[in-house]
This record gives sequence, structure tokens and C-alpha cells, in this order.
Amino acid sequence: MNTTTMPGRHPADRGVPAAQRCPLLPAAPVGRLSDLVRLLGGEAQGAGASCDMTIPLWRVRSGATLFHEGAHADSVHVIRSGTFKCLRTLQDGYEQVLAFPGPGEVLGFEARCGGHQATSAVALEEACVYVLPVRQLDRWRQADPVLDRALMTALGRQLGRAGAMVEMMAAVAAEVRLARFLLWFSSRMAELGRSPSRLLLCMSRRDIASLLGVAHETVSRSFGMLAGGGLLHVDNRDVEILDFEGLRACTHSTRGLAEEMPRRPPRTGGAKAAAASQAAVPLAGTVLR
Amino acid sequence: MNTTTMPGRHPADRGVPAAQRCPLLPAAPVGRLSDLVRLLGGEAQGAGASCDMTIPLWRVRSGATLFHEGAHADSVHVIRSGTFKCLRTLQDGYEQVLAFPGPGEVLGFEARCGGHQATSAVALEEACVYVLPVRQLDRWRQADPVLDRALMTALGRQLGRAGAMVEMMAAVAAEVRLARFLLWFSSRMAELGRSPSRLLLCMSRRDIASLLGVAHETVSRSFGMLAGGGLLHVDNRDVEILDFEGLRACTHSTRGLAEEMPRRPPRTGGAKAAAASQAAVPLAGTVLR
DNA sequence: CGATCGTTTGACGGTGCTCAATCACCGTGG
DNA sequence: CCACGGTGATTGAGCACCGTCAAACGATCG
Repeated sequence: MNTTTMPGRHPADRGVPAAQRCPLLPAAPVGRLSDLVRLLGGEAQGAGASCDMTIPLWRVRSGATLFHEGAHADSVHVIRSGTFKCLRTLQDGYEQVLAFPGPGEVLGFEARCGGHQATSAVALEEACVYVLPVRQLDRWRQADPVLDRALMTALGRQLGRAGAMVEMMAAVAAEVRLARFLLWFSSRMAELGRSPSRLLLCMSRRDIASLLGVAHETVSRSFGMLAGGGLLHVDNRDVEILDFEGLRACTHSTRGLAEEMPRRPPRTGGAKAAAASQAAVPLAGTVLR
Repeated sequence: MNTTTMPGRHPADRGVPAAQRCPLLPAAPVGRLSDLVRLLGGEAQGAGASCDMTIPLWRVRSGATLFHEGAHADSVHVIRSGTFKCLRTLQDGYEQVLAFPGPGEVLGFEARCGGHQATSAVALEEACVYVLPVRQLDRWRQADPVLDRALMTALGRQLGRAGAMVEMMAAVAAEVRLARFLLWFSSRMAELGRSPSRLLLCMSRRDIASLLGVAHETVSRSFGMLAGGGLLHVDNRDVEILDFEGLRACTHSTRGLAEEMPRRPPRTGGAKAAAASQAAVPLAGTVLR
């Protein structure tokens, strides 16, 4: 019901007529340095010297690859809008998703010491990125302490997010991983000023499964479990969080929904109406292993 | 729980008599800026202006806590020697290990944007860290482009390592996770100029299990599996990699040791002598899920 | 020597992976 | 317009892996 209306649909591109597909548009206008600083999380006031400097801005179509793993890299990218997936292709052909970076995040900074991209970056929706050649970036940072501090802040946040990612994946039960993933996604939506409860996931079940380290069928089932418990309302990629506390409780327990939610498979048939059948118990005691 | 022996003791520490325990020594000499730059991975030649500047250097005893989660943070640390574990204590009391940073890695940079440590950092062995107040660091970076570039390089590497961490944890089978963990550890040893095959793990099974998101018994069993397959020689925390290719092959398959290694539990009794009983089959085809 | 903790191993039960079929949605071509 | 193929999502059946509980062993420290 949702996918048709959205402009930026897709993994394998539904909604994007094959005709207008083209990798990525070098054109588009340019951005201002002050906007970049604000995006990175720096202080809003453009105290820097070169506040009105312009920066190349690229538009990336949904499904297009911004750069490939192993490619020569001499610039870093900062996402202005849109969501990407960073992935590495293992030698058996399996696509390992490593992150779903979004607005404000820095792409390809790892390449700074190697000269080559460590991952591929594919846009999951229409996106827009700043392109910052490292030489130029170093010069600008030297000249403008505000930009410099903003970049440091962004890198610090990114390292923090990496920790959150590990925490997310370290959960043992599949539903717990999914719950943590959803809360992670929700908090990012909140940071962006969008609704933290109404989530429009732009990635496929398979991509989520790859990141979480489970089978994609298990992701589907876990969605069903959480929905069956009244925590979520799931309609394909349109997910609504109904019970934040319950979800958080599920997240906390290292072992899946404790005995208070006896792991019943979701109602076959009408998943919609049966949502709040059994409201989540507030959570009693969570066990550690 | 373990807090009785307070001054930074923790589950695993053998080898440090309780008598000489004391949190962390503020004293110790100071380090030179050029050494720090080299440690961070910068160009060796100290082209910077203030190459002989001195930096406070702290010694951290094995088991001591360098900083606590949530603590106010106004400086970052760079590990000169030793290994730490970064952890967060979930509210059910479970200790979630997030990383095992080692020499050359930056600790606490996430706090740059929040002002508070995102994790606790506990030394797993005798360690030594540079202490860099952020204000001072910013000033030094401004004055010395070599230091600045070195720090950028270090941060880039660290982000790359975060990706490797995700890749490690995304494996579905437990032995694959452990194999990836061992190869990760091995490559770090190699970077440090130490033996990549003879590993002296300074962390407990429980810590490894926490990071990998499995039960600690499973870690033990997986060690047994890999040893039974002739890939490893395991003696408590003293691990020797016997067959790098086999281990890498195991690593590659998203699904654990393929059918060529029929997952036999290790020989009960003398695990030592029975190591190379059945040499690892070279690996035929790995399947993806 | 006894206490404590880390490591290993066993047994059992449940979760989740595999294989497979089905449905829904979209784009293409008749 | 509708049949057809392709992809994503969901659901089921079967079984192996792994988490839980339990016990035993070893090392270290008091």
C-alpha cells in the first residue's frame, strides 16, 4: 500500500522505471560550507572564515552505487539526505551488509589510510551527498576550526554508532536483535526530526537479515512475533511502533521475549486487526545468561 | 558482583597478586609527541613543529578501569601498550563487551560530542596510555599538521575496524564467528610485529562470548571444534593457529565448517596430542544461504 | 588446604537455519 | 486488458545447532 506513493523506493528498484535509471548525477547545484557544518553537528553559527564556500553536491538515484569496494578513493562523502547500505561481497558471492548510514554520516573515511574503499555504498533511496576531496578537506579544516570541530564531532558520533551496532548484533535471540534494530532506526528518525514511531524501512528483509546475522525468514518471523505481541504494526516495510516500553523491555533482555510473552506465532490471516489482542506485560524480571 | 575486590579487579585476572593492586598510576614518565604520531600511524618523520613536546602517559594495571561508562570525559586516550575491553553494563547487570582495543587505538573519542564516556574501559593486561585533553589536542593539531593527519589516519583505521567487527559478528555459525575473531586478533598481532600464529588471548571465554553474542560454553565448544579439525592448538588462553588456510576457509563460509568437516566433537581426554589427527580438507565449495 | 573463578564437557530442549511452497506486487509483452 | 516472469515477503515442516542447566576439573589466591 505504501510503496507506490514513495519517490525513493527500493532495493532492487520497484517504482523506478528502467528507462530513467542512470548511475549518479554529477550535476546538481552545490552546497554551502555552513550547511555542511550544521549537518555534521557543529555549532550553527558559521564563525569560520570561509562560511560561504561552496561544495560539490551529488545526487544519487535509488539503487545506484556511490562507490565500489576496493575502488580508489581520494574523497570522503557526507550524506545530506537519503539512506545507503554499505556492504562487502564475500568471495562466495554473499553480500554482507555492514551499515545503513544516513544523513549526517561520513562515508568512506576508512579509506583515508588505505586509499581504497573498504565497502561498497549503495543508495536505498534517492540521496544527496557532499563530495569532499581529502586534500581540500584538510586545507579547509586547517583554515576553519569550526568545520574541523564539526568533522571531529561527526566522527565521534560515528564511532559511537559503531558501538551501538555491535551492541545490537551481540543479542542472542533474533527478536531481540530486530527490536534493537528498530529502536536504533527509530532514534535516528527522531534525530532527523521525523516520526520515531512510524518507520518506513527503506531496506529489504534480506538486507536487515544480513546485517543482523540471521536468515531473512527469521527476520520475517521475528516481525511477526513482535507484531503478535502487540509491540508493532507491520505492513511490509511500513512499520509502526505501538509499544515503545515493551519493545525496550524486549531489547533489554539478552534472551528473547521472556516468559511473559510465550512466543506465540502471529495470528495467521488477519494480522492487522489482531494487533492489540494482548497488551504487553510491563516486564517483570529479565534474566541474564 | 565482582566489585568486592574493588580496585579494578575483574573476573579474569590471574597473575596479579592482590597485594600490588592499585587503580592506575598517574605517574610514570611522559611520552614524546613524535612517538605518539608514529603510534597513530602517521609518517615517521617528525616534520611537525612541536616534535619534542611531551605528553602525559599513564600506566594502567591489569584489571583496572581506565574510565567508567557515563563518566565525564574531557580527554581522549591513545593506547601505547596493552589491551583493553570496552563494555557497557545493561540494566539487567549483563556486561556487554563492545571491543578489545589495543595499541594505537583511540579510546573515548565518542565522548567528544557528548561529554560522557559511552563505555567503560578495563585493562586486560598491564597497559600504558597517552592522555590527551581535547582542548590541548585541538591546539596541537592546529599547530602540527603531521599530528593532525596521524590522528585522522588512526580514526579512519578505527572506523574500518568497526566494520570488521560487524562483519565478524554477522556470521551465523558460532565457529565461524570464533574463527573470524581469531583471524582478526591474529592480524592485529601481526600489525604489532608479534607472532600472528601464536596467540596469547588476554580475555576470558566469557568476554569473547559476550562480544560474539554467543554463550561462553559455545565458545569453549567452538574452540574444541576448530582444534579437533586440526586448525588450532588450544591450551586455555594459549592458542596457536596451525592452518591459516583452513581457518580462513571456515571464515569464508557463512555457514559453519561445511560438510567436509563433519563437526565432530573434539577428542575427549588428550586434546593436546590429537591435534593433527585429520588434516583439514582444502575446502571445496562454500555455500551461501 | 579450601574457596573462588575460569574452562571444559555432557544432556536436553528450544530456537533458528534450510528447503519449499504460496502470495502479493510490479513491469513487461502479448 | 490480462497472462507471464521476477522479486520480495510470509508461512510451514524438519532437523541440527546452540542456549540452558549441571557437574567436574584446573588454576590461583587466601
